[in-house]
Amino acid sequence: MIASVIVDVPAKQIDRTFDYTVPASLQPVVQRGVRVIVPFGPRKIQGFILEIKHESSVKKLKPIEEVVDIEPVLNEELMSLSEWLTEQTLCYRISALQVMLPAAMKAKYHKLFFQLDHDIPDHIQSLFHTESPLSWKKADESGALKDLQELIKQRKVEMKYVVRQSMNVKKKRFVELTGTVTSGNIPGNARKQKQILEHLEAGEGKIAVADLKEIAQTTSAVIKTMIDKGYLKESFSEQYRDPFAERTFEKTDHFTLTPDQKKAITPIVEKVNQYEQQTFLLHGVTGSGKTEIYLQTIDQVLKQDRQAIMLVPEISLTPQMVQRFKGRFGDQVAVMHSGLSVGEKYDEWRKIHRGEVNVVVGARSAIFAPFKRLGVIIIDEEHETSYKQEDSPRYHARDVAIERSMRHGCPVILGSATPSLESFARAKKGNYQLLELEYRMNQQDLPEVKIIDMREELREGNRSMFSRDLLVEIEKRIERKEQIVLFLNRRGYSSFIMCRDCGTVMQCPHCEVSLTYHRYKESMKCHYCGFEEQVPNTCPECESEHIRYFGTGTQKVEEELFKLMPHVKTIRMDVDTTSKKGSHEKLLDAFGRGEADILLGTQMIAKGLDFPNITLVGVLSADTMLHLPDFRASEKTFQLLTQVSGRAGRHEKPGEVIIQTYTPEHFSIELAKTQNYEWFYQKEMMMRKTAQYPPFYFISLITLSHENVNKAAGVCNEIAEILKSRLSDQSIILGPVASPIARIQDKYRYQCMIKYKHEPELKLLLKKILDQYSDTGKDAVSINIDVQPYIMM
DNA sequence: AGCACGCCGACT
DNA sequence: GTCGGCGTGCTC
Repeated sequence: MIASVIVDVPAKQIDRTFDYTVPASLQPVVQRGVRVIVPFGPRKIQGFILEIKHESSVKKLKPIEEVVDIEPVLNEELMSLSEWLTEQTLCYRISALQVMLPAAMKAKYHKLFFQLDHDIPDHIQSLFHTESPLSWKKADESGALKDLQELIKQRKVEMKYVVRQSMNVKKKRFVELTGTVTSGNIPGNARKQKQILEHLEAGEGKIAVADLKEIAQTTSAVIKTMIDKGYLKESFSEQYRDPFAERTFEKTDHFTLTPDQKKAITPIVEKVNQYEQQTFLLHGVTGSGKTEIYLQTIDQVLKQDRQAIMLVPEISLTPQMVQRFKGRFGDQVAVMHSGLSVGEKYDEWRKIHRGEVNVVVGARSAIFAPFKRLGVIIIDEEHETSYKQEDSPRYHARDVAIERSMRHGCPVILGSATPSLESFARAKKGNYQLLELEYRMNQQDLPEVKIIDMREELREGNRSMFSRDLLVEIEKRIERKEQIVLFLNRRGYSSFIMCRDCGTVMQCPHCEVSLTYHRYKESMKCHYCGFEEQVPNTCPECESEHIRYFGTGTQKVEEELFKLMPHVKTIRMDVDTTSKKGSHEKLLDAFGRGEADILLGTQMIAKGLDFPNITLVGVLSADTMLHLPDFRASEKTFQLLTQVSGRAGRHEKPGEVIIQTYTPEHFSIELAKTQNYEWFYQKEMMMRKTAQYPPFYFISLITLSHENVNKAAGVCNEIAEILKSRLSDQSIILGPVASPIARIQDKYRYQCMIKYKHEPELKLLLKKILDQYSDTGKDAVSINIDVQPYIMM
């Protein structure tokens, strides 16, 4: 028996199967989708069995060393989906397989030294005393590698390659009575032991060691003694790490659907019942009740003993969403989002894999949940860019969802108040079925939106980042004890450091970006490579001392706000204050309880957040992202403003929104005022048509990087020439041009964009180009291809 | 990607 | 003369 294996090495030359013989003892368990450990050159690595066969064209085969799984970790559907993913995103097969499993299942590789002989030098011997077997890392740190190498030659030391799973199943320890003694016949001075025995005799069977320690007020030492003496027997049972252990979820029931909602859900349920694929685009303003439609669709799916995947953008939405899902479906729900630890994610995955849950609510990667009977896939906030993975495999969850739904024969629901132009265009064309929710559920009017021209403010002498109107409105809310949300665009854009005399902006020495100022350490940091340096006292160019930071970071807004209104309490939410696990939720909870008047934050507060007392939303600078080199800039701005505005007045109290901008005449800002998606869509479609961008054209992006500018540009030019000669006249090849971020980590970046309508051979051609140019050699230009990029840099 | 094998300069 | 630099090529 022979197994074809894809091994865990993401490299061009290894991106194919390798054949191994299967020892008789392993034959019953090897099958497609099972992980194995195999010898590969001098080392051992993990791999996936792709195929079982009986012949191989290779003569000398090595045997499989070990089988990792009793059951396949990837079922037939996911195995074939990985093939599709490999072709679609031009990634390595191993990457496509790996991305479908939780990070915990990625193998870790170790090199260990084993001592075989006592006659070795003292300093090596002492190393073995501290650690045996001795890890490569430690040996290297102690500078002993050379000596060890010599000892290996003398056969006094041996080196082994070890493959380990990075995460293990969590086990809980239990003890029970063995019956060899009773509490009556142990020595009187063993008070604790007696107490423990009595307790166990009164109860029945096993008890968790942790509980026992609590009850008997004792330590594991006592319990260990009792185990050693044979009074107690220990056992282990597998345990799930439950991230929601301390929380109870109130059981909730269906809401009665409004006529509007009924009209929308009917065609979906129809498709569910018919086991048919159909992609729906559910378009409804914030508060129109999309979630209830999701919940009731899932309910229908569960009634048929089928399963559901629900994708949400990222952690921000999840606490409230999770609550709603757990409330409705109880422990049938697994949750997968970035806030969980690696171990927790692994456990949630195992619940799905074992068929213990039927619903998964999660971020992008949950699209690969190993369900066998999918009944519906839902993507909420479908326009969110976080559904596109930016590193290999560069997949879009929406594409994977549709592909899986075809294999399962089930509908996909894409939901959004501001659909991506691509999706809306497809819906208009009839590729997707458009479902509109026109009314807000509680008949609540949309908040009043006021646009403030900050140029006007400047002309009238207001140089602060708050317009006079905004300040007045903030004061009003404070008086009325209502709450305010202040929104600031992404952190990377803010707080650069500039010399006021010569205008020099502090730049990263390794990347073509300006450094960001971080107040708490008086330092400046690069967001691309992590470079960090103290803010200099004098300008490195002109030695002037007039160095200061510009832009508006959240920290700076907070300070300004404090200067203007020292009596106001603010909670700041940005990457700095929410990096710790659970802090996101904690801050939101605190704000919900009314512990602060103002919530100040970046992008991450734009979603979810639904507190009745928020009556004012301020957008400090609506246009910062309008000027990014990205054809989706207007779309993103409109989506963001619409979404942020939706945060105000979600309940009885009417809400107001103030948008500050330097370009009030821009259509995406004007139209966000009325939240008129349809108009925005028409207008933006016209722009896209003239500029020849999606949805009128598909785009692929090739990026070349190298330390030498000319080399990067040169190769980029070669590739552009190949493309020009091979593609049809209707396709447009832009470039080579320097990437918007011209240099990252000392490597210059050049790119070439392909815009096309119909190029059936393009994937093949790109694959060829990728093969031809992906040399891994020392001085090689590295190449990256994104088949449908979301970020143009 | 690792790792071994192999062929040329500065040290005991 | 050897140690060690990293170029080249292979991994079932």
